[in-house]
Amino acid sequence: MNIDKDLVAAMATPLVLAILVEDTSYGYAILRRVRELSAGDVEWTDGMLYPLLHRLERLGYIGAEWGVSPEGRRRRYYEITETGRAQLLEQRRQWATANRTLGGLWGQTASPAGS
Amino acid sequence: MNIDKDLVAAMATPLVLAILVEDTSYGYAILRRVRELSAGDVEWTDGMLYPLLHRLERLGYIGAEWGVSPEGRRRRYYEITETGRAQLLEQRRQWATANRTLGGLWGQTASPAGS
DNA sequence: ACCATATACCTTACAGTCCTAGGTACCTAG
DNA sequence: CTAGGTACCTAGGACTGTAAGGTATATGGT
Repeated sequence: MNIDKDLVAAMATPLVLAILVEDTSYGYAILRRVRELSAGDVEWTDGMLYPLLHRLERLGYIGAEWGVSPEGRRRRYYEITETGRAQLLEQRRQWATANRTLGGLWGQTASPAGS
Repeated sequence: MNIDKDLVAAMATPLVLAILVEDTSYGYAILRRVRELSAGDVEWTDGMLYPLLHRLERLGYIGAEWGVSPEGRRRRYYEITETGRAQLLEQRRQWATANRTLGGLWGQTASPAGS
């Protein structure tokens, strides 16, 4: 399944923030986590994730720090800030609104027997 | 409440298609219907809707026809096509995937006291 | 020693599109 | 005759996902 560009964009911020609420993480691991969480349905490219992480950092939603993996590779570790937690709750409210609005209409599309 | 730009974009196509499943309609009325459905939470500008309608028409999801209102003003009436109905179902599947993916994480952010 | 693969990060060129701001035109009410 | 609602459209700037490419290190196979 290929998720629409707009929907990918809309998921991006809340998904990253929610993953960082679980635990501090880094770019490459976040990409794996997203694949894992969606059972492969959502595939992000690193070309979209890294600019997003920089943007979230600039907005103060996440904090960043250089570190080193056990194998000796450099990693940029990200953790969520208080502002980021607040933003995540806000995003959640907005998604609820979106689902409520769309939800009222989905029903009328509703599948006739055939599928 | 101000809905995020990305989420507005993600809602746009399914919302328009779902409204046109209800009944044939036209631009200005769609704007009102969206406000109504979201209880004022979602506010679209006509500057984003008309290009969207043209795009959906170009993609074959909707068909258009000029008409006249009872008061004598010209209107462009839109109706959904078979391709559009299929696209709506596809969008619905994608939203379900998005909600499933995010849903697994929301829980760890906070416990929803209300709603 | 050599090469492929995985890990790990970053950037640019291109294309698509949302927002702001403007434009056109008609009708009703004060 | 002015203001506001109805009704449609478009142009320019800004943003961002995609695709593609770049840098660098570690591991495992041959």
